[in-house]
Amino acid sequence: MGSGGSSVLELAVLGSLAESSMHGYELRKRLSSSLGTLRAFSFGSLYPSLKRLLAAGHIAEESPAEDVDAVPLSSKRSRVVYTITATGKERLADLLADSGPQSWSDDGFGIHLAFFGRTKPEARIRILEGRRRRVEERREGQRSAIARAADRMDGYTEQLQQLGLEATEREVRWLNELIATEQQLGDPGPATAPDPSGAKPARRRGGADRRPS
Amino acid sequence: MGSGGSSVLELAVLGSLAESSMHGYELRKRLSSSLGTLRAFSFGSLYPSLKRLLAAGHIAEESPAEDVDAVPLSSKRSRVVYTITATGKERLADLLADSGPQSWSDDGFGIHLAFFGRTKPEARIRILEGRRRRVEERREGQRSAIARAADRMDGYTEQLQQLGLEATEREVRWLNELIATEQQLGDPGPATAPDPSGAKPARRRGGADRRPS
DNA sequence: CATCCGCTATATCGGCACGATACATCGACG
DNA sequence: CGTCGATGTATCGTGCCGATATAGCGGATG
Repeated sequence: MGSGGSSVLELAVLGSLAESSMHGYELRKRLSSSLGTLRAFSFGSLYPSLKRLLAAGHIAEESPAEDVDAVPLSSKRSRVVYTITATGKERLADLLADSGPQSWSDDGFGIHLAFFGRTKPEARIRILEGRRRRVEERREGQRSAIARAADRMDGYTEQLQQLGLEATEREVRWLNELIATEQQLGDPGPATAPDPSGAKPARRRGGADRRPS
Repeated sequence: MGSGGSSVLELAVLGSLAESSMHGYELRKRLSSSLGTLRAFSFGSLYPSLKRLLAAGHIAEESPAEDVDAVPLSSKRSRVVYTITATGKERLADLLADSGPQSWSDDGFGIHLAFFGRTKPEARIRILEGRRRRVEERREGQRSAIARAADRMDGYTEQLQQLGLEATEREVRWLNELIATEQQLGDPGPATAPDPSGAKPARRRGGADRRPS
């Protein structure tokens, strides 16, 4: 439904540029460190994505000699600073509210989570529940795979399967707590003021299966 | 070094066909279930891979009306049965012994593990240690990412990072046990008979970060 | 008994992410 | 003063993935 976007990169780039304008290289650093070891984001995918966003008018190149002319520093190396546009912000809002399949994927969910600060509480819950559903499906698949192949499977592989299953189970538990917290925050009772004050969920520990590298 | 192969699929296909000849559709089922929820392996990648292996002479198409002519059953639907060739078996041996980077990757490691039964003990240890090194690097990256970004990071993302870190730590522990077991099996003492009897490591429980779906 | 649904089975196409690589400029180090 | 390692932008080929097309077949449903 919504706009027929595609890549996870789009959300990551738009979300990052919404916080502050920057050039490609720094963007990559932010995405690789701030968003964690979550995803590599090579230039081979970043620059094409920037081009696409540029063509769509969601971002714009910012000419040098800007507000901060106080620092001419050395020389201006050929660096292109990207800024999000008005339509880009609309697009970002759409992407943030989108709880479609791509928001449940391993990569997509991580990105969505990183921008939960900008996401409306209702969308948060939709995304979290979608993710939980997805992970639960995976869990069932793993369980049946282990039960089904317990005999004809290599002992090594079975251990690996078991490992993955437990990681999945931990993620489900984590999501459950997260959803519960979010719902408490969202409705402290029927027909009551929303109260969007402090939204940080209580810090806890758990286990999940991110896919870095 | 070795032969300049590429995809993980090659090993998966060759390894599966070494156990028994079969056609594409069944191959996919095996890879999706027997190898677990580990990897999807769509036809869009399977058939091209089969073509490549066919062109390289590593597999061959088996004409119908074979040994089991006792079951003409219904009709013969257009099905192509693939069989591994002599050169294919050599190639498989190379791939199994290869402890290069692709055997440390999330996907590649799972495949290698699935065929550990066919893998020589020395190669097993090399692969396991390579994988451990890789996962340890990931762990360090996650730790520093959490330490570095503890403040400027979203609380949600930090939790997710924490989750991933714990999963990684569990995988390291698991690998450590696996390696220890393997080494015990490999050399019960210097200059002693190998004793390749029961190779199954003791069944235990742990957690890891496979990346299905 | 006809039709429709879903499984088996093979195959291709477009999109796109990734790793490698190619350029440039700069700062620092010996 | 030369070279090494960052910074920085950009492209190319390889190859995977999801969707899609086609088609025979078996059972269910009306």
